Amino acid sequence: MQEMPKTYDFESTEERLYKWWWDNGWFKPEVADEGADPYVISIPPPNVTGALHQGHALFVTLEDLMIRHARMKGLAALWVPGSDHAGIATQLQVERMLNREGTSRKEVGREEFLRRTWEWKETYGGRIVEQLRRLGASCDWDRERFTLDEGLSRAVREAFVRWYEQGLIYRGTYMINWSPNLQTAVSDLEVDRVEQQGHLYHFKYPLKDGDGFIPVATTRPETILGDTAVAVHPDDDRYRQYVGKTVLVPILNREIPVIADEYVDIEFGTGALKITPGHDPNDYEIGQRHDLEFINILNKDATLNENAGPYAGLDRFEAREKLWADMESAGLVIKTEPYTHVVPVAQRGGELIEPMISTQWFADVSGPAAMALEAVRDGRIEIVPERFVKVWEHWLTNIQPWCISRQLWWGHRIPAWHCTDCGAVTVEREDPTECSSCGSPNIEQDPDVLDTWFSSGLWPFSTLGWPDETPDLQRFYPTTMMETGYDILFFWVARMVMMGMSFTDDVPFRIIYLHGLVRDEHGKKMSKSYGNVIDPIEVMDEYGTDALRFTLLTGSTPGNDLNLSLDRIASNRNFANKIWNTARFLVSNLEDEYPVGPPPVDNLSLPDRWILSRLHHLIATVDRLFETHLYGEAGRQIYDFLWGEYADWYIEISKSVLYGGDEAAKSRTRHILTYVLDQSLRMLHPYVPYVTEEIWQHIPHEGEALIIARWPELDEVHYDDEAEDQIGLIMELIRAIRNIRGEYKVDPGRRVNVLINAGEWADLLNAQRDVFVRLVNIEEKAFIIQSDLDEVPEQAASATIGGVTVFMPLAGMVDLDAERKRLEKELDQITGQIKRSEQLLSNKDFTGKAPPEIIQREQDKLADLKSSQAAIEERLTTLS
RNA sequence: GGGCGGUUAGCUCAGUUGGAUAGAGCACCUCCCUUACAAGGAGGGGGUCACAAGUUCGAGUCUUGUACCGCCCA
Repeated sequence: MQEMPKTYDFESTEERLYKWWWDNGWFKPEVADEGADPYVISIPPPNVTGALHQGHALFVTLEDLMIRHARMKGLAALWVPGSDHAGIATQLQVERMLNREGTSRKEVGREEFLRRTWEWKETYGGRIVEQLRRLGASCDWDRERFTLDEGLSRAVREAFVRWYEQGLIYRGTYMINWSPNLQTAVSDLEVDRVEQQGHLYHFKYPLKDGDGFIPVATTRPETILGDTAVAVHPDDDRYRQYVGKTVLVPILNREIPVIADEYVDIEFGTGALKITPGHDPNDYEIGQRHDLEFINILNKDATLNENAGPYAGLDRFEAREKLWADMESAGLVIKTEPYTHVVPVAQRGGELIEPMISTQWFADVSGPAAMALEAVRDGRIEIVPERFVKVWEHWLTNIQPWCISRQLWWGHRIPAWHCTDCGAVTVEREDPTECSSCGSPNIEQDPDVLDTWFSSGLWPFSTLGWPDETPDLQRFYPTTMMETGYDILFFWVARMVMMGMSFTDDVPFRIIYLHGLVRDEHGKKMSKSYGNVIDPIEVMDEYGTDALRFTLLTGSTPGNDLNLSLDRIASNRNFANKIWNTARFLVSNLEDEYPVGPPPVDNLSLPDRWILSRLHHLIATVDRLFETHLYGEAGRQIYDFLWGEYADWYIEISKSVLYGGDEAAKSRTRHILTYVLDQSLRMLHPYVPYVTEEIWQHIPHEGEALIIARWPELDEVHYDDEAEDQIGLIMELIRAIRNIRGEYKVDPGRRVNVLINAGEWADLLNAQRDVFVRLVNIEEKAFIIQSDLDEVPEQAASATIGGVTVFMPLAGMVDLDAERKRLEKELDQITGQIKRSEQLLSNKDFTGKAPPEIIQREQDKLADLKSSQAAIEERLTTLS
């Protein structure tokens, strides 16, 4: 056996093991038996421009856990990796680079820009993928994909053409969200609503005839220039007389009608509403209802256009001020008041979004949405945790057309060609050379690209080869598990289901597992400006990958946010070291033996039976928790078992055997020590792959590597309630003795005399004398265990556990008064418990309705308490 | 306005189908460098499970309501 260093050194381990695993092909589904059922995850593709953050770390770790578990279960585990071209994010990065070079996107032109972007992607795109590897991600890198690679681009083209042919994709002029800075449309989902301090501007809408006016309030005065009506509530007596009259747009003096619409809130502002159908979604609808004129007053960069008359060319905010000043001069201003209102901002960058009417490509996804709803309703797709089903239902039943075109260059170009002669649109799978309508060769491809989510919506099947019926698609589709954050349930998950149902006639995955957000230790969102970011790379440098992984995996429950703290990571690093040292202990005590295979069954000692029973209960628990996706709880259970039972008790107990002279017992103990550690490492491997594999290679094992070892199998033959009860008693007695030693400040090195009045347990305890001697440092010669002690020492401290009384003679150290008080206090407590227990058991409702095992348990407990009571009373008598 | 989540020890969080005296890590107190591990060991203190009512033999767990915090949707 190779010597193991005193401390686990993750730095010299992680990279070496990762390479070894990959070089041996163990990340590939082909390591499973040929007929094995597949277990497939497609990775949520990180932005190719991205750098690893805790959100990535969390999903990678969770998915790796699932994949490693499936692999050890013998399934054909496939984890398809890849990255996303991230249209806006990437384009912005490259534009910034060009700006630094003193040029710009527009200056270099589309072709050169794309060349530079690809170049940029080749240089920096590998970074995030490298960082995923560092986390231990056991992806099949031979199957890695990129949303803009050739195959996936073909999938996008196919999907677009199919939906176009089905009439689901169309081009139209509607109100959309415009990002003036990016100069592109964005979808509803990419817009957030935030509260902003602003003003409510009250002003006069002058009537065309006479010198009357209607008072109106607005938060965006510049939009006055695009007003095409003033609306009042039909029941509003103040304004009813004006309905049908004409008013004049301030400064422009354009004539517009006064209309009545129930949308108007009588209570709000002045009760009269200016209507700007070109720049407000609500007004847009009113405009449609009343057949109003739609005036666009904005250019693409959010300066005002020629429709704004004298304000043309001004930025919207400058225009706001200038117009208001002009209106003031014209006597049209009533007042302004501070006002908090909600404004639309870009999710990316936070700039103000302008609602605008624009010609864009849309997808009518109401049909696919219905299919997605049905798939969850009928159980073909399960959502974990279940509560997100409600969110799913709500969003999909209120689905809006999806604006899929973006005025960007980096992305999948829309496969539509416009005919400059007849104006018809040609959409085909192969690039056309002529108009499909009039045959003219004068066609130009649409300049727009598709929303990045359009391509990621195809991800689970496009990565497997779709639209071709590849062997991978046949074998691995539908995939098994879609694990991702709840924050992209609509953006991504819903779209994958809609597109999957639509294009593959099947669900893209069986289970949707949603995790929460990673926050700092006090629940604050991590942000650079706040300075509370915990960089996963730095954490891995300092504490090791396993420490980070275990913290992320055990730190939360499905769908809930996770507060990450360095303290926790440090303590999990300690856990890795702890297991390492249990293995060191084992290895250093093996001598020349190399015990492998199933545990011995004959001549097992009580501690052997106990640890085997505990182990198999653990296996059952972990299996149950995995089935219900409670991975964190399963990890905590394994942790508790390894540290709290195997290390703290079984190893300590085993020392009295290993350091003794019974060769058969030593051999048997070595085997059990090895077996239990081996089985535990298997269960722990998906959580902390590096340290477990490294340890496994040091301890006796069968098979080449832990990563491909089989998951433990439950064998209930090892269940042993008797052993668990008896060891439980012994543990309590040992704790009690340690407690006394501590309270009386007995020097830890001093061997104490102990007498035990053991009642029916005398034989049991006598058989475990060595355990007591070792664990509480007892003077062997003066260690007396009898069913009924001949002589009870007076100058002694005592403790009672379930009728067994331990005496520790401490001549000159025991304060008998204090000892009496201690015992009386304990007696009080026990008497109270007895009373409660007796009450419960005399309750006919309880005995009549509670399940028998619960009643039995209560009876046992009462019997225990009563014998304790008797023992303490007896002791008190001797003391008085 | 609608929906969802949270409220358990000083801090951060677990707690399965309702069932024994509600657990962990960190922090705190006492002791110990004992030949696996001081990144450790032993012992200890600390909780009215937000509040109220209900269901039940039995509620941290189920139901209803209230309060506060957070998120999503409109």
